[in-house]
Amino acid sequence: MSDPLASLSTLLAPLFADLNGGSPADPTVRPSDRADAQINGALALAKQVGANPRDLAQQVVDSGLLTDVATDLEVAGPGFINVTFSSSFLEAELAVVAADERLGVAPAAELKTVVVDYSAPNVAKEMHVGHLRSTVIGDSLVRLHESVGHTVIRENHIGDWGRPFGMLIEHLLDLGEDVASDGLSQGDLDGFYKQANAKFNDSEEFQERARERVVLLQGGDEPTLVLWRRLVEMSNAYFNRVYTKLDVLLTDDDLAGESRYQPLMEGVYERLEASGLLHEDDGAMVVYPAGFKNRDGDPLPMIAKSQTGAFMYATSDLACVVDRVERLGADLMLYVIGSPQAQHLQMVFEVCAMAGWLQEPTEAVHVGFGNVLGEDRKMMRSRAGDSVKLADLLDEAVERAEAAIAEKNPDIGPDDRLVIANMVGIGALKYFDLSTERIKDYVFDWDRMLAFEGNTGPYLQYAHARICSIFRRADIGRASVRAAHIALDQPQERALAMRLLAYPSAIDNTLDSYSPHKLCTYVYELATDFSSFYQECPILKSDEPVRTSRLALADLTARVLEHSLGLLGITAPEQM
RNA sequence: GCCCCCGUAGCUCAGUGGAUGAGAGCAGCGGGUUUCUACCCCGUCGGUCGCAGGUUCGAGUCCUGCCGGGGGCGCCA
Repeated sequence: MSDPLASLSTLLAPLFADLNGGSPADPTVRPSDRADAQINGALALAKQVGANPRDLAQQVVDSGLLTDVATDLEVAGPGFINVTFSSSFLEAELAVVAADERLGVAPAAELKTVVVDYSAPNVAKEMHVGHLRSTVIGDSLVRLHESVGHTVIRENHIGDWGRPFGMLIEHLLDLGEDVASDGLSQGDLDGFYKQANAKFNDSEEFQERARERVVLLQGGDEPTLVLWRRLVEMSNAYFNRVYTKLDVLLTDDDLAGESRYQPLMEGVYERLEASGLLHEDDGAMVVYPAGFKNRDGDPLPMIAKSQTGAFMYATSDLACVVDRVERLGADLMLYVIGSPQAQHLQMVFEVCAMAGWLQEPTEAVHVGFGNVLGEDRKMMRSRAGDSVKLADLLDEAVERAEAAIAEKNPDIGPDDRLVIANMVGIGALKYFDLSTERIKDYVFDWDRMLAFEGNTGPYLQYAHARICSIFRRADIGRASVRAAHIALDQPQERALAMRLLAYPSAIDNTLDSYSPHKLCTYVYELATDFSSFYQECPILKSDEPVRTSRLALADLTARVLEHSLGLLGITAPEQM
């Protein structure tokens, strides 16, 4: 463990247990504005054992446990202990991190199989900003969980089944495959869907064909399935282009569409039946998940089978949970889906729990998120009033980044500029989405997103590029300073070192709440700490050994920046 | 009608039950530095943390009730 706060906690744990009569007590070590750290545990402990908190705190100070790590210990206020770390202690911790490829990030205590359900676009429908959120948050959670050693299974639950496919397939036939293929692969999914929908609304003949086609599809009619597959393939090709541009990990191997769970529903339904949970209600077969009520105060049903005998999407989601738990061996399932689905998912999870399919310690979590709003604080719309195409958003982000780079760093040639513009534009967009608490709505704003100041992607990337620039200018290899001793003499060096050492804790906090914005806040603080250091502590102009020490500190900072941005799915360019 | 989520500076947002200093960025005003890339530093302006209770040694943070905004509540997915 390299985080000094965590080290402190570990160091104090036995003493706190002693003071608590043998049972464990949390020393509660926290960051402090008044010192390097503060120990708050004496207050809670005093209450528990009926002692004076200041006396307890004094006992902790007098124990001598901290003499090697702290130069100053002070009991303050009602019983806080302010800790100032010794530079030698911090320098030693830093040396451990610098020598560690993982930068101090230890594998999780308990390694799990984690299934992450995210992105989930609909076949033959455009991806919009909601998919951006799911895709970007999910991608980051995948990377974060992998980084601490979990086995992660990505599942892209695309909407590739259901009633709309009757009309979509008929429209495909009307257009002819080649024409349809052109349109869809060009990314005109909205046009295709809207045309089909318009025909469905206008023509009874078309409606009839669509209905018959649904029956054929669900009956497994091979010629129909061929057409359906074409539709799915064309859409997937388009989705993949968006994923490539977005620089996320999803591939065809991760597809787990709704169609996959269709054959499993009968079996799940039978198991529901056998469990005795099914009830007949108004002709439908339902389960009443515990704790849910409808508008009349009666139990709220989750419909497993409709009056007409069709399985519902809730049934499909049950099958999905069962598949993930029983076939994939999931210990943890993350559903990165918008917050309007909260109640639906809670009901599905509750039914799974009642049926015994979802039992401790296996866990299903709805990782919900809010909307992207326009300047008018309403759901973001295009000028025409439609939802905004994700693909257009990505293109605009890159264009704007390219223009900014051309203006601010004209030395970069057009080819490099485009590559960097992709990193900066897409990174800015992702960071903007990830950097606020996911459950809240956020207001979309190009200028704030691409600003070089403040809590933005470009600012963080710039801090990284700047460090690379120092090494380029001095013609020194980054790795060559990696084993050098880092001396912490200036306050800015200390602050930066403390921040670097807190990296593993930042990742833990992020994982605990499935909240990438906590990592964003950390990276931003790291970048600001570096900027202060950069401002106050000349690197190349310093004499040895300070020069090499500062180069090593800068190098380590760049490594943590690159690594942490990587966990957010953002690339750190070497120049920009 | 019931349920869920949100409410912190003019704006956009952080804030792990801890300190009669609640922070950042932007915007505004006034300075400094303008050197290794666009940064950064200092000062200033700005807050009844939606309201009212409660729990606690201690509440922006936990609980209850209100107010405001958004969303969800049977055969679409």
